[in-house]
Amino acid sequence: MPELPEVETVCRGLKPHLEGRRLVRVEARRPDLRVPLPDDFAGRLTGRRVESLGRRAKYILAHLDGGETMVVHLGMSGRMVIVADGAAAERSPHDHVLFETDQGCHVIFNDPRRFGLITLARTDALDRHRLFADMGPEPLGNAFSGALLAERFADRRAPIKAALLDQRLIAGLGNIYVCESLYLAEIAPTRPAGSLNAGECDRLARAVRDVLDRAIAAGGSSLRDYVQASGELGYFQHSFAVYGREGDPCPNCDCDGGVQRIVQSNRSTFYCATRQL
DNA sequence: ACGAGAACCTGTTTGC
DNA sequence: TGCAAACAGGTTCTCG
Repeated sequence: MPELPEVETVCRGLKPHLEGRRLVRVEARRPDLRVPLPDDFAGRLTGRRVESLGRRAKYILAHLDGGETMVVHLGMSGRMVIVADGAAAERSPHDHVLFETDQGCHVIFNDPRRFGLITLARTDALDRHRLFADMGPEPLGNAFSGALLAERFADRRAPIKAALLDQRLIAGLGNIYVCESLYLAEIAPTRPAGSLNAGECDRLARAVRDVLDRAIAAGGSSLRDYVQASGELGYFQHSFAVYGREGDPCPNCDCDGGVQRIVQSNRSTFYCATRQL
């Protein structure tokens, strides 16, 4: 389920186990992820120290000593599993990469669909890496605003739903939070992106920030319990206003239609046709 | 350049 | 109940 808030939550959960720790063992069990693991992946990582963990859009960044950064994307189904006592843990067939730290903690990258990726990049050239070079601004960054959205959406005829999913325009939003943001901003997902006026762009920017902030807060509050319970990071309980709620009453108006589901660029969109114009 | 659609892969849910 | 189809939170490629 990883969109920006989930990746942020995973990052925060990983920090206490990885930051400042040295990787004493790295095992690449299945290198054929969406982007194959780099040559000699395990060899290049073994013995390296994790200086700090960060996030860019939906990517986890582990900055290592020696000037390289490990870049992790969870795809659709990726998780990070933390196992304090690694020796006793069962291994799943989808455990593709395992990291063991100098404190004996195992961090396991598990991804059934293998849409995720792990790669290595020069830290001082991350911005120019092909994964990040064309990436838009962070929706939680200082530069994000209605004016920025207006500029990015100008002359775009694609539906606003599709524009918000385009990582080159804004980086980090996925299907769920785009639906939720448009609902909160009361903007129809079918509107051409370029048709939004300044007021609507302001409303949308505020809605995006609000939805993401609240999701991160929900993830953070569930993190403590969840890690202790199962070691899995990346999934947490969170309720949505419209996402996955086709046929339910709209939470904010008593319209006849309730929450509707349509398909835009092959993906489900949930919205209220009465409230969102 | 832009936008729509398919493809990638596997697991789970839905519908007949 | 059983099986096939539809569907899933992402990205990237092709085609018009």
